[in-house]
Amino acid sequence: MSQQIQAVRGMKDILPQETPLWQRVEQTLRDTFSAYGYSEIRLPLAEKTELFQRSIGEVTDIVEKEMYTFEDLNHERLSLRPEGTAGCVRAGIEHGLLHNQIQRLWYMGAMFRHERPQKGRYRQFHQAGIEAFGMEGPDIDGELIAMTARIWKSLGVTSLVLQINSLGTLAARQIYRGHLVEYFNGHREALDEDSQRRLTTNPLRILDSKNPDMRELILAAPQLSEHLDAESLAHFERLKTLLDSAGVLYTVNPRLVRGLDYYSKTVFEWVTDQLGAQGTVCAGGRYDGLIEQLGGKAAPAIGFAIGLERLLSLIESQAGLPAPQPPHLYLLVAGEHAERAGVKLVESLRDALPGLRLVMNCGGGSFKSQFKRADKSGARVALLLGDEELAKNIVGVKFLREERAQQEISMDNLAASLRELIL
RNA sequence: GUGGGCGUAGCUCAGUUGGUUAGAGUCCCAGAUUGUGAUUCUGGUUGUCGUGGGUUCGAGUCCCAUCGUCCACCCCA
Repeated sequence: MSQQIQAVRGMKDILPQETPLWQRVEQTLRDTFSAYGYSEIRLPLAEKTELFQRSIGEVTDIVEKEMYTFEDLNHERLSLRPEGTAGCVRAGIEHGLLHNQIQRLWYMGAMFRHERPQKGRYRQFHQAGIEAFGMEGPDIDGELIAMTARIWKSLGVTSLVLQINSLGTLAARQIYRGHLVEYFNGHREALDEDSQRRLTTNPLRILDSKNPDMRELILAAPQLSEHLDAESLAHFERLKTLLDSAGVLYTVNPRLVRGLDYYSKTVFEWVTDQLGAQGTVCAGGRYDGLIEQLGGKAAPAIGFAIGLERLLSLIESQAGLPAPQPPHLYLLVAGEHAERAGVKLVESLRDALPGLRLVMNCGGGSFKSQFKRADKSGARVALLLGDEELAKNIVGVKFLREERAQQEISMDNLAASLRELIL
């Protein structure tokens, strides 16, 4: 065993038992995105490292220590994408999709972060995301949030709650950040080790500390909401009105801070208490400055990403795995003649009955062992083809899941009979 | 990067204060039933006890190291 090559730490295989749920969730997402008028964009898994440094932020953990970065053979620094927004904006600028235009895009796929794996967190994980460009009002913010709410509804997910906040414009946040640093610097001795480090990296994060010893200090700290610019305040108020109209429940969490540098104004998270420490299933926000920062013509933008492993895990804990789709039919063949006739038969059945799930026994075996495989396959009906059936030009039909007499059906109208029987 | 729990058959797990040849269930194969599954009965296959070292007459069991895994911190979807 020790000699066996194992999967890379934190990179999971998605096994046949789990893929039906993945397919269902992916289909629901595609359908919902499409219903709101969003188009799919497919992006490379790797980008130039600089793209992530310039968008996500130089001093974030993601860029500092979590990226899979390597040097290409021509000495270019590349990174596997740790999130989807940067690549999407890069592609949008590169192909002129964002120049004076409204654009509604979605993507889905694998992301990579070199973190220590734990529940709901993996080194290769999957996100489905939306990016909406060219719309500055809160109406598009509301649309995105309503769309996420609809996705939970379609999937039967009930244990998610919505938290929203406004970070204000970048300028307003810089000013607030100054006040906050000044305040915490005045109480440096009361800060724990993590928060002393955050003071220089991301002081807003201190507000979200889980350390109960710092609770009072945090409660007395300057509030972001008191330092918001008038424009952001109005934007936030209108968003709340829109959410009320759409019937989406929310709580305002003034300590909700997104980790990535590019966010401004609206931020939101859908969280659950059912997944241990990694409770954020979906998170997003507005990033009005990013396009210009990456060299495009300035344009407003907002997006979100859903962590698929977390969403799947939530659905699984609530509803379990969906039933797999077993074959309708399993064909048993005994003898060389029957094998040849069987191949001909299954191909004609596939022609006549599109959508038919039919497994033909391969690998020989006695009727007994073939029946065992038929049963294990989950098929509702076993078809028998042996020398006796060939001689009479019929196929034996045995029901594996119900009390029902075995039948003999003529080869000539087998397709028509099976259509009635099982489809 | 830091801390804690756990590594025994393909899977789920038991294994006594250290004591002979490491077990159960399940799965798989064969037979009971010469062309009939699932149920029942009988028989059979399956192991570097994660890996390396140490203590001991003797280690799955104790010690050290290491790797893997899970959970938590940090951070994030």
